[in-house]
Amino acid sequence: MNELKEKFAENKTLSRLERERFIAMFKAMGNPIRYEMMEYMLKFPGCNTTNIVDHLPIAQATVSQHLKVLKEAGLVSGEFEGPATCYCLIDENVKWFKETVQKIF
Amino acid sequence: MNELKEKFAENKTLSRLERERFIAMFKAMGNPIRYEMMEYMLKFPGCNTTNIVDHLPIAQATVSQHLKVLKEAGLVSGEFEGPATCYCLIDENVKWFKETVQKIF
DNA sequence: AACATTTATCGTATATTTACGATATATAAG
DNA sequence: CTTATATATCGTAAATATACGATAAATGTT
Repeated sequence: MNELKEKFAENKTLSRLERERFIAMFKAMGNPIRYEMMEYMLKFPGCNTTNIVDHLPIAQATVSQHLKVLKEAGLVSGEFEGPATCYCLIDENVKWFKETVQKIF
Repeated sequence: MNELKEKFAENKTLSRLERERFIAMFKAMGNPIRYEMMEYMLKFPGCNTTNIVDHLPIAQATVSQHLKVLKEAGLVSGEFEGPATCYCLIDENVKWFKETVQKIF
């Protein structure tokens, strides 16, 4: 591996957009309800909103709002599956987050 | 290896307090100013409040408030060093956070 | 002891987040 | 086409976070 490639490999800096996304991910997961949602989706990939609502002590409207935050942070995807919306972690982005945590700190 | 031992070995569960601290760390780092502070302390371990104030576009009172959040999350320590307070990341806890991120997701 | 420097805390204004019920939207079933 | 089910969005109230200036507290210096 040449020097440039090495430097690239150990690159500890993020672009402005990457940095913003990274911080948004921290913020999204820094709420107990949303953290619980992440755990739930990890455990039950493809669960729908009703499943999540049933699992949490808050109203459906609030769940939907929290899901939006997780989606906007790029952590979660929601896809129409029949009448319901099926939610999953976006593995690629969770992986990026994990790698970036290791890289930065 | 029986099921219980397996579960223990790959232990993915946190105690209530660990979980709360984990979420508090996410929340603490999920703010652009505090994220910047973390980066700064990583780069300049042992910097004092004045250094941090000079580096940021916000008032000293606000910096102090943000430092308190980082301290309460267990990410940062402040120790009297002569007339100033010297701030550092708490390496042990940052390490725990990194390990826990890998473990949980 | 008086003063200067550094940091924390108080009081407060404003912004953002969180939560809810009501309602809109979108799809599936009858 | 109407109805039932699932989800998102709107409006809004309450809680929390963010920011500041003023001031207190703590330490080093003269």
